[in-house]
Amino acid sequence: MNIELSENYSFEEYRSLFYRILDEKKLNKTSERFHILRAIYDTDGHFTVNTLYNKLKSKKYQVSKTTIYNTLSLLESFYLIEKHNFGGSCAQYEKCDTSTSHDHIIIIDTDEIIEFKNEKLNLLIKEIEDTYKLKVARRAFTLFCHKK
Amino acid sequence: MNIELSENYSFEEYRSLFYRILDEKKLNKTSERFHILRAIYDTDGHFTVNTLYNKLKSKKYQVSKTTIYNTLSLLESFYLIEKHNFGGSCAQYEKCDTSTSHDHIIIIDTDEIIEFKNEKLNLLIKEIEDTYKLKVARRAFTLFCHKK
DNA sequence: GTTCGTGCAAACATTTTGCAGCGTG
DNA sequence: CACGCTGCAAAATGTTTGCACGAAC
Repeated sequence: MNIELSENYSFEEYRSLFYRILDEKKLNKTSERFHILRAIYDTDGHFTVNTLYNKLKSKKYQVSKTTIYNTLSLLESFYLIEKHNFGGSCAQYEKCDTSTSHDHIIIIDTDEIIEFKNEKLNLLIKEIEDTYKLKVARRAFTLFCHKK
Repeated sequence: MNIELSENYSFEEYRSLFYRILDEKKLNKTSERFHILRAIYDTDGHFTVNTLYNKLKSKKYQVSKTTIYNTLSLLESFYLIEKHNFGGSCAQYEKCDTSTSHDHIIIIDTDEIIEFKNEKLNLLIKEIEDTYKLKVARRAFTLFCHKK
C-alpha cells in the first residue's frame, strides 16, 4: 500500500489513505471519523480538540469530545497528524504529510506560531543519531522568542 | 548583584542567590521556600511537584502542593529552575545554572532522559535568531528515540 | 500592625474510563 | 448478529483560585 501523501495533497487523497488504513486494520469507517478528518483537512496550522469540536458543531456535524479524542489518537498512530506539547493548557495537533518535517518558533508576545525548516538541523540530528546509536522516532524543536 | 551560579555550585551558593533575589524583590524569606530549594538542590536530574512533595514529607518538612507550585513558579521566574513539557501527564523541572544549557534525548522504551550538549546546535540557533530577527528566550529541543 | 505566604478546600480544565445502546460489516 | 464505536456521565489528574489564619518584617 502506498502510505505517502504528496506535498499538496487533496482531501480525497487524505481521506483515501485513512480509509485504506482503517480497512487494513479492520476498523469501522464511521461517518464521525470522516467528518473529523474533513475538519482537520480544512484547518490551517495548529488545532486543539476544542477547535474541532466547535467547528463540527457549527457545521451541524456534532460529535462528542470522546470521539474526537479517540479519532485523534488513531490518526496520530497512523502518522496522519502530529501532536505537540508546547506547554499551554492543552495539546495542539497539526496535520502532516509524511514527506516533510518542520519545527516551530513561538512568538511569546503574540502566541503566533511560525513553522520553519532547516536542513542543517536535519543533518545535525543524523549526526546525533550516529553518535548515540539511536533511532529518532519523534523530535520536538521549538524556539520561544521575542521579536527583536 | 552577581546573578550567576558557578558550574558546580554548592547549596550555600544556590541558597544565597535565592535569598538575595527575595530580598531585592521584598518577598518573604519563609522556611518553606528554603526547604523546597534544598529538596531541589538534593535532586539529581528531573523532578515534578510530586517528587518534591513526597521527598519533603518523608523528611518531616511537609509543605502543601499549593506552596510547591508557588515556589516553583517563583524559581522559574528567577531562572533558578527550568520547566519542561515533555508530554507526560505533568510538568518536569530541573535546576539550572545560568552558565550552561543542554538539550534532551528521551529513550521511549525506558523513559530514560539523557542530557546532551551540542555546540553546532548553539551556533545554528544563533543563525536562526539572525535570520528571523528574533531573540530566543527559551528553547525546547528534545529527541524521542529508540535504541539501535 | 501591615503585608505577604501558607494550606486547605473548592474550582477548573483537560483527558480518560465505564458502560448502554447503536451502527458497521 | 457480532463486534466496534459513539456519547453520556463520571472519574481521574494536574493545576489554579479564594480565603482565613498565621508568619515575616
